Amino acid sequence: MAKTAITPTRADDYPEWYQQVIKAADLAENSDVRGCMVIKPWGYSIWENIQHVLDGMFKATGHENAYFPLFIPMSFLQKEADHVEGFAKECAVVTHHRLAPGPDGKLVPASPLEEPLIVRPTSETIIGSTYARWVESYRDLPILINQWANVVRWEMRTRLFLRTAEFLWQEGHTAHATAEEAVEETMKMLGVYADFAENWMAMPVIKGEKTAGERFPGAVNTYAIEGMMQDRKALQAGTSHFLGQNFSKAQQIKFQDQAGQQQFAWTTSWGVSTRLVGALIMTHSDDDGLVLPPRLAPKHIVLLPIYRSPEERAQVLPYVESLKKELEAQDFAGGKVRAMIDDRDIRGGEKNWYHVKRGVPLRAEIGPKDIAKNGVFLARRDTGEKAGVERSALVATIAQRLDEIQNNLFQRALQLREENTRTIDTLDDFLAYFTPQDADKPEIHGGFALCHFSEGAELDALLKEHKVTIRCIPLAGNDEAGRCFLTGRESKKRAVFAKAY
RNA sequence: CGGGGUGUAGCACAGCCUGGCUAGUGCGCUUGGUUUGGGACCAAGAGGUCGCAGGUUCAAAUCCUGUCACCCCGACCA
Repeated sequence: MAKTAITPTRADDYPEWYQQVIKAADLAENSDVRGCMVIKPWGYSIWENIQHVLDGMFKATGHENAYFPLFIPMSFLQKEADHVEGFAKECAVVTHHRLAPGPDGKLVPASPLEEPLIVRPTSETIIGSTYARWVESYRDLPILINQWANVVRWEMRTRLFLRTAEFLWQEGHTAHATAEEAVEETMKMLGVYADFAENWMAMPVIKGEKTAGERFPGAVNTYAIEGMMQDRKALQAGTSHFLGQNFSKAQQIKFQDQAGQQQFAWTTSWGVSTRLVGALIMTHSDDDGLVLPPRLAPKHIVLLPIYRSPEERAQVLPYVESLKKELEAQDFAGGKVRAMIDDRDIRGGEKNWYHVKRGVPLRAEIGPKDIAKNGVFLARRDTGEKAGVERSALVATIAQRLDEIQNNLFQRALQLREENTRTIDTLDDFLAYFTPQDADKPEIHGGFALCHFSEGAELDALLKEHKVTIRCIPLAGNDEAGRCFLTGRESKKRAVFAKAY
């Protein structure tokens, strides 16, 4: 049996494997604050790449960045009934504005605030109230703004990247003069997310609409992209909401239209978070650790000089340094190739595994033997393939090689999803699909089930019992009517059912 | 908020039931040597108010009381 860098393997214990990959790749760790993570340089660098690319896509679709306060007056949250209900249970609340020594000398909060502030769990209310001041005429619309920020949701149970009390994200908030325009914006940004997921993260996603039960608190419609992780569970990777006039009415975003009538604006909001890093890990990584799609990898290739003596070092290092410069002059994915040299004084095997676990797409070992042949010994992270490559050929083909890895990762993920997606029309099949063989230690089972359905108490009870959720109603290829697999009631569209994160 | 568990070196743990000398083991770290193209070996070192507070005792990591923190299982969730 081949030794794997990560213990346990995915098949043995997927959740534990996930934690170990993060640890081995040095992406993040738990902090001294309950539920909050420290994102370490390698992990943050991936987030920076995500930010950079998405930011470009937002700008290209006409959006600008701005920044709104971290604190929201408690009364703001209260203005939209569903919104309050959705978020009130998980808010961090600021009630005081200074500390003072207590009777026993320990610091205690002093000077209560007149109105408590909540730390934003999302910014619809504070941004909406700002827009209300900005908008008077139809000429002030649309407002197309995005903010990169942190938000806090006091969750009961947390997991690195997937669900933390504080997380980083972007939230787009737009206001429009007509419903049609706002709906178009909602769908456009859903498209941007799907494009990013598939072409940059190499993660195939299903675009769909959320059912009423899964809708964002206060939204008219919520759309999402859903990906399948390697344990066949679903992960929501991005959401786009059509908010109708719910928030504009609550926050009084009013404008005078061309006919001189007062109208409420139509708003949208959309976001993705550091959860994408979790999605990336669970989509591609293997039992030797992280596997990164080249387009988002902090480094595309690591050069590993090999030598035994100072004399060999003097020969190898200049060779490696000049190769690094040549590689970095090559174009890839709208930028340059990102190369690094690891010349640390540690053993070759250990150093190699270090980069395997961190998911660097390509590793090149370069020693005196390679230099004699004017080449490198190249290893591919996704397939494990290794071969000698001539130096100039490597430089000439580096971008193409990275593209191949990018495509391979996407195809591999797509194949997994297709192999584990089923059309299901009967309750028996549904139960068989979602019931593990071993209830005590559930094996990886199930996947996506495409089913006709009818929302209601019966379905809710069944889903709750089996820990299955309705992920979304796919937008594409979903036009054939049928009957609910549970109740037999008529159903216009199928939904994706799956166990989920 | 219910049920269970754990706090001992940077990390993972043993020791506690049955109190006893300068509190151990592995990994990691430092130094020296032998090694080196897929996770080396030998040797010598550094590193701990045993979560915190109080109590019992000649003597507490160990027993008692209180307290805090964290983890796991549920309900909640991007």
